[in-house]
Amino acid sequence: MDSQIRLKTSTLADTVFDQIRTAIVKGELAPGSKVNEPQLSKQYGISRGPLREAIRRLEGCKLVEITPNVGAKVVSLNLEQAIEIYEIRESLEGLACRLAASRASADDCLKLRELLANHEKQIESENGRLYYQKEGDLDFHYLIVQLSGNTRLFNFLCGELYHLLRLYRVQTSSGPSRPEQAFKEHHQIVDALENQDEELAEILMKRHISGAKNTLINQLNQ
Amino acid sequence: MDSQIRLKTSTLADTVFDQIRTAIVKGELAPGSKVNEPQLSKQYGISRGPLREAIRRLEGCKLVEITPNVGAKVVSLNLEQAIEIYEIRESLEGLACRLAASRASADDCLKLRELLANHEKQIESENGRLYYQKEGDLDFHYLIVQLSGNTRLFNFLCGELYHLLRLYRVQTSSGPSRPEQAFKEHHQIVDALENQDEELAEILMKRHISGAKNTLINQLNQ
DNA sequence: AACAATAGTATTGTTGACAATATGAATAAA
DNA sequence: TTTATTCATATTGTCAACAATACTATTGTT
Repeated sequence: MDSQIRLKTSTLADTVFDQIRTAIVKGELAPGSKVNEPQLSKQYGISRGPLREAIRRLEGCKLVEITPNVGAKVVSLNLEQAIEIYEIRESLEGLACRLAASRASADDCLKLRELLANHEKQIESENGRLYYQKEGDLDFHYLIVQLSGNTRLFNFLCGELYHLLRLYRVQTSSGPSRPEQAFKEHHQIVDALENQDEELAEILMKRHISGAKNTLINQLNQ
Repeated sequence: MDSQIRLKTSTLADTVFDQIRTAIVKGELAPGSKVNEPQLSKQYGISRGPLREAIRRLEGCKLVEITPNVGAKVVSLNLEQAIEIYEIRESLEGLACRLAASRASADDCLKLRELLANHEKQIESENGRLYYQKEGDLDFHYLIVQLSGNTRLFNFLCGELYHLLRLYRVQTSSGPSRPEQAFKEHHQIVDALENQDEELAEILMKRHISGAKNTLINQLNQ
């Protein structure tokens, strides 16, 4: 009866954690900038106690770095670090895609197709190109990781790594590469999922992400 | 000049975080048990402020789960969750081993051989069998992940996942499987590293970890 | 002018007190 | 006996004040 009331119960530290996290990944809190406790506590209308707990959670997500007696600053990713993240992502999403191939139902695959169709429409529309790069691409990957059935994998990828990637994209204001190519690859991946071809699904996904990684590496070599 | 003094500077929250973490992975704080703030703050002689920050860091490591207005409890892993972790570990250590194969120097490989030789001696000694299983095995993997050169990968595996595995082993008091087999596989892996054979190194490492994973899966099917 | 020392300010670290919520026991009703 | 209800207690959430440290600007010296 009061379950609905219980649901909206949440602590100040948690809500302000969400707020600051979105502020960071949106770039409203600039990468490398200092996290000023008195200022933020005023801004969000809370005391420093719960704010510091929120900052510690952000530290756990690797979104801020804390130096004792100095404070926290918003993390700033350089190219090498971004490549490191892509290496991890390639490996883990390959795993996720393999697991998804063994577990996804026909209905799940249909949902993926619908998702891609929606994105196609968005692309055809005016500023769709931007939309697709910013959010749509992640939606696809998000859903596949969910289909893997590995909850911990989902939490790590969707609760931590993706936020870091969004941060990097905002930081470098990179909305790049190869939307039509990526699109084709997405469909190939769903094909493999439909056929329950685990090996192929993993290979295609790894190759898909490796493409984005190589774009970064080329940037590194100028 | 005062750099040595600076080194010992650390916050209460950080030191007590270390203490509680080791208490958890050693099993001194039982899995599933409640984390009582007044009790712990008394036990460690600090106030609840920094203690709560430490708990939030533990939440970030997935070692405790926090429910608003109820509190934190030490995480308790069931078999399914342990398998999820092993799936992730297999994927990531495969990656680490591949990277290590491309980067490890001859000197690095020598260090690995020495490590294995030391473990052999330990095994031959009385209670060595136990030692090897508990720490020695992780040392080997630890070093390879370090050789991968991917700092983020290192932090995730060695700063989070390994602690969870130790927790599970303590929880199920499992000091199991196939030390002599594992030993042989370790040497094969170093062979591949010496030959800079990235593919083989990755495959061997994944197979090595998959063995432990399958042991768990068999437990699941009884 | 450049560098070192120092004083003042701002920020972080820590604490104890208070408010809000949950837990558990005792009582009352079915 | 079992189920609700109420009350007392314990624990968590939040706050504001104090202590300790780091940062900044000024001064003084070479």
